[in-house]
Formats: sequence, C-alpha cells, structure tokens
Amino acid sequence: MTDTPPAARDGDPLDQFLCFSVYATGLAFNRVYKPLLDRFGITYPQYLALVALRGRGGQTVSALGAQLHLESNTLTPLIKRLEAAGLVTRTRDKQDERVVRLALTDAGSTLIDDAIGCIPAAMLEATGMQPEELQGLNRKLAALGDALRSNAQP
Amino acid sequence: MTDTPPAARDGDPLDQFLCFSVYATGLAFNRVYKPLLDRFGITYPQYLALVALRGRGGQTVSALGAQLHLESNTLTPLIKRLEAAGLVTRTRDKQDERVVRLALTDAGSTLIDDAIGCIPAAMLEATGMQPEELQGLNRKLAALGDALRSNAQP
DNA sequence: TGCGATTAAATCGTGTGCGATTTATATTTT
DNA sequence: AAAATATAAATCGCACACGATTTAATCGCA
Repeated sequence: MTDTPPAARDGDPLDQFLCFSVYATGLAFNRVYKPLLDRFGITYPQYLALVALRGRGGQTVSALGAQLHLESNTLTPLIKRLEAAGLVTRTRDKQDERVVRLALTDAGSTLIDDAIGCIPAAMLEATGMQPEELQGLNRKLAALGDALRSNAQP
Repeated sequence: MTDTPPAARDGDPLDQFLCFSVYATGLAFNRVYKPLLDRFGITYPQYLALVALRGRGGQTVSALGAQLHLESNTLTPLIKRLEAAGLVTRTRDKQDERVVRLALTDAGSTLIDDAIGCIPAAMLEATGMQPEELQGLNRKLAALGDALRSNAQP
C-alpha cells in the first residue's frame, strides 16, 4: 500500500479547493452549453440575459446587471451584440435620458422560448443527476454566493 | 397573500438554474479573491496554475491543462505572463522537443507558499460557513463537474 | 528509409469580466 | 439659478476561455 505514488494518492491538490470546483464546473457547464447555444447563435451570458429579459421587459441595464451580477462595462457590449442580432431593443428612457430600457424583440422572444423549450432538459440529461439533488445543490451554492458577495470589498 | 408582485414571489427566474448559481458563485469567488491576489500581483487562474505546479514540478503544458481543465490556447499566454513575472520557467524537453516542461522559480515557490499561507484562511472566513459543509459541497460539485465533462462533446 | 499520420504547443479572432475612467444627464445645495 | 454632487451607461485596456488553425517534432508502418 505504500507504493502508491503521491500524486495518485493525494489527487490534484486543487481538488481540495471548493473555489476550484466552482471554477471547473463552470467551465464544464459552458462546454455542454456551447454546442446547444451555437444552434441559436448566442453565447451563455447572452442566454442568461435573454432569460432575464423574458422574465421582465423594460428593464434598465442596471436592473439586468443586478440579476446577472454584472455591470455596464460587461453588459453594454453584450447587449449591443444582442441588439445587432435583432434580439433586443435598447431605448433611452424619456423621463430620464441616462437610463437605457431593454426589451426582447419578437425574434428574441421566439428564440428564447424555443431555447427554454429544449435546453434545460438537455442540460438535466447531461448532469445525469436527479432534479431534487440538483435543487439541493442549487440552494447551497446560492447561499454560498450570497455569503461571498456580502463579504466582498465594495 | 395575492398582492405579492410576481417578481418578488418568483424571484429571479435565473435562480432556478443550477448553472447560474455555479456561474454567479464563480464571479463572487473571483471578486473576493481579486484584492487578495492583487497583493501578490497574480490573477486567479495564475494562482491555480502556481498551486498545481507547486504540487508537482517539471510538468508539461498538457499535464497542467489536465489539472486545470484548460488547453494550450488558454495556458500558453497565461504561463508566458508567469514567466515574464519571473515566477515560472519554461524549458523544451531534450528528449521530445515538442513538449515544454514547467517549473516554479525560487521567487514563484516563495510567492505561492506565502499565498497559500494566508489566502485559504481568508477565503474560508469570507464564506462564513463551516469547513465540513464546504467539503460536502465540494464533493457534490466535483461529481457534477465530472458528469458534465463525461457527457460533453469531444 | 521515407512519408503520411499523430502529437504538443503556439497563434489567432471573438466574447466575456472587470478596474478605472469618461460622458451625459439628473439632483442637490447654497 | 448656478455650481457641486450623484447617477447611468459607455468606453478603454488587460486577462482569460475557446474554436479553429498553424507550426514543429515525433511516430508508425509500408
């Protein structure tokens, strides 16, 4: 039993880090999503933005950012690509010209409805796990994310 | 009870997606890590690479990529930045000139030892959770990541 | 032996993330 | 009302990720 090489016995030292599991699982999710989303011509963050806009139209960039935990420096270019693809409209608010209001176009609405119709099921399949187990993991991870955000710098 | 606005009752529709919790928690981890790593002049992926190289010197780019779940298109520039910072050496293997062997410099070894000495404790603090709880989450997430990778395209 | 396949890294282009700054508009204060 | 402050987006530069391709070296096998 003593002839097991250290690397094999210890495994990857990174595997001890929860942050690494989160990081690597995020990469893995992206790789499963990519071929599915490619058929719709969108990226994963764009998919998230469309889902968020489907839930509530007329949102500002800041409000969308609050949902995605992103700011305008990331969102503005992303949204402009969605606008260029004809999926989203950007309109300056008449009451307050500083804010930009976002909405799905008909094409964007149709696309995200179609995507929601097939992608979540494919992703569930790819996890090979039971929905209840994934839901439990989701709750714990969401709590962890909340804790980290509440203890971050700003 | 019927006067609760839908958005408040349902919450963010994205919150139903486990992939989003993974994504958003990854962002949150990064934001806690950033000020800690800034003091060492490295990024989070660079930190992971240094930890992996500390565990085992003389690795090839591919072997490091297997640990990080990344490939040379991502790693080569990252490693070159570590080399430029004097933390890592890149050496062509004499037996097989295709492979590049990586090792920590003394400065790199000292830096990552110092970082390991204080950062994990600070991160644990930032989660506000118990180590056992985080370990359980780590195991479940690692299993999820493995499942996703085994069901991905390549 | 030689030449087509294979392999390891590197390169390139696109799309995020994000700190820092800028621009434009609104609000507050005096 | 004018100046100072605050706020919402946008812009800029840098560092990942990653698909696709390229370059260089090794291998395999007729």
